[in-house]
Amino acid sequence: VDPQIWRACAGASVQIPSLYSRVYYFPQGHVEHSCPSSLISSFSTAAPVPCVVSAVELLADPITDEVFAHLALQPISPEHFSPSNFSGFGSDDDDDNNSSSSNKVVTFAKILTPSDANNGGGFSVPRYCADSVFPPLDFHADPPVQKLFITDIHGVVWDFRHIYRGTPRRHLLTTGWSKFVNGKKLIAGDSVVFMRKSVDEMFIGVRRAPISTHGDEYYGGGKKGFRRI
Amino acid sequence: VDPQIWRACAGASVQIPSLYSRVYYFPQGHVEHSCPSSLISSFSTAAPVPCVVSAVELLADPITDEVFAHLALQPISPEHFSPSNFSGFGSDDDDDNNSSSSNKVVTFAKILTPSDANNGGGFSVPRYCADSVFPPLDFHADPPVQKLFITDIHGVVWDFRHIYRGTPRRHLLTTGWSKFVNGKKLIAGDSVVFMRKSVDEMFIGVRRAPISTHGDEYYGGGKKGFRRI
DNA sequence: TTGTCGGCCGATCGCCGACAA
DNA sequence: TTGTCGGCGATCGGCCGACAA
Repeated sequence: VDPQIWRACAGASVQIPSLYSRVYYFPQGHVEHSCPSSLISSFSTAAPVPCVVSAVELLADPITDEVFAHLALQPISPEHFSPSNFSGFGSDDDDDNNSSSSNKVVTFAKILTPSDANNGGGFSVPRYCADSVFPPLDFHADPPVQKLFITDIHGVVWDFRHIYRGTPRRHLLTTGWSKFVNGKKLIAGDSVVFMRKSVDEMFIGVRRAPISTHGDEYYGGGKKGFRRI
Repeated sequence: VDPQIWRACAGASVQIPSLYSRVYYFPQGHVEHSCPSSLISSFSTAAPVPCVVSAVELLADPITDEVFAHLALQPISPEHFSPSNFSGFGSDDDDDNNSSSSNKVVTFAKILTPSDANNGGGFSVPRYCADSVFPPLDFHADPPVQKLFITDIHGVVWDFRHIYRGTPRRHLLTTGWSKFVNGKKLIAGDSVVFMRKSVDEMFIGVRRAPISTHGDEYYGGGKKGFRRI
């Protein structure tokens, strides 16, 4: 998986230690994962183990498209564990709603409304997304319309009809959108991430909504485009 | 799973050793399963181990509905291994196209034609199946029609509309059939098994076609109702 | 007896502008 | 600017008898 695409799908809040950086391994974390009831075991008081990151794999679940990372850790002796090189994270200077700068992945994320996910198969494209990450339309045409071929994290290409119509005018994805929603099993509250890596390379990713209380409030009363954690 | 239903789904050619019968365990079989390349290892010449069947579980795959059995084997010393009780199989005196006898499961299996699996959502019910396993229709009605509620191996109930119509007359399953085909992901060449256990208890099972060379010939040039192996 | 086909009717899908938040 | 709604036209699913193997 392309590291730039992986990071854009994961979002700015996800930080992965860089290769050969030094980290602490907490056995307690593993124990919690495998058996929540063993929290009060002898392991929970075990000391953290100094390690060096010996391998980093950026991966994506083949079913859900959710991104995750495999980290291999090599224990090292504490005396070599200087804080100087402690936990160096990869470059984290990108943002979800990022304006374009040279040679960077332009990204836009939107939380799906019920209309995006349920209704007649369309997607309301926020103006900023259409302007900054979609290729420009020919506004002399009536209506302005184009086909978008967008690659997901597995390399599968999805095609969408992008049209600018209605009164007042707005950007929409029509044909192809509902196939994507069904294929990825998206529901209101999930997010979709559009990325443009170069002038003719577009990518699309998904983020599942946290704690899925399907049927309850979908995406909170906060400001538009920002997910409540 | 009801043993009678399990056996009807598996078919007459499947034989399961009965509980506490004596069998030989061939380690070679396990090795082939886990690693085909190790056929020429020291295990392949290991002697078969005399065992007694200490547990039998008749199960069905929750996804594919395919039936399978779990057998627990207890090794025993060879001197106790008399051939008198060797490999006693369960009663195997039923057949797919069985005529009714008292207190038995009446069974009928049919290989799906392309029309059954692909076309307008209908299923051609062979005359013998309608007569012997389906409840009788009221032939005074025009057309004769009834609802069938049939249970699959997981206990899920499917309902079908059974109608006798057309010129010449024939038995058909219409409403409900395509939902079943899609739900079980059946294709032409797969089989469906209808069973009647008592006057108001019907069951339905599926058998997947062997080696799935989808798109090639579906169910061979043999006589109708017999699958080529 | 039963597998396949074309017809046809109704349900659903999905594109559309109107409106309002 | 954009989320939701009702409309409506096109597509598809699925029930039907005709016909032939």
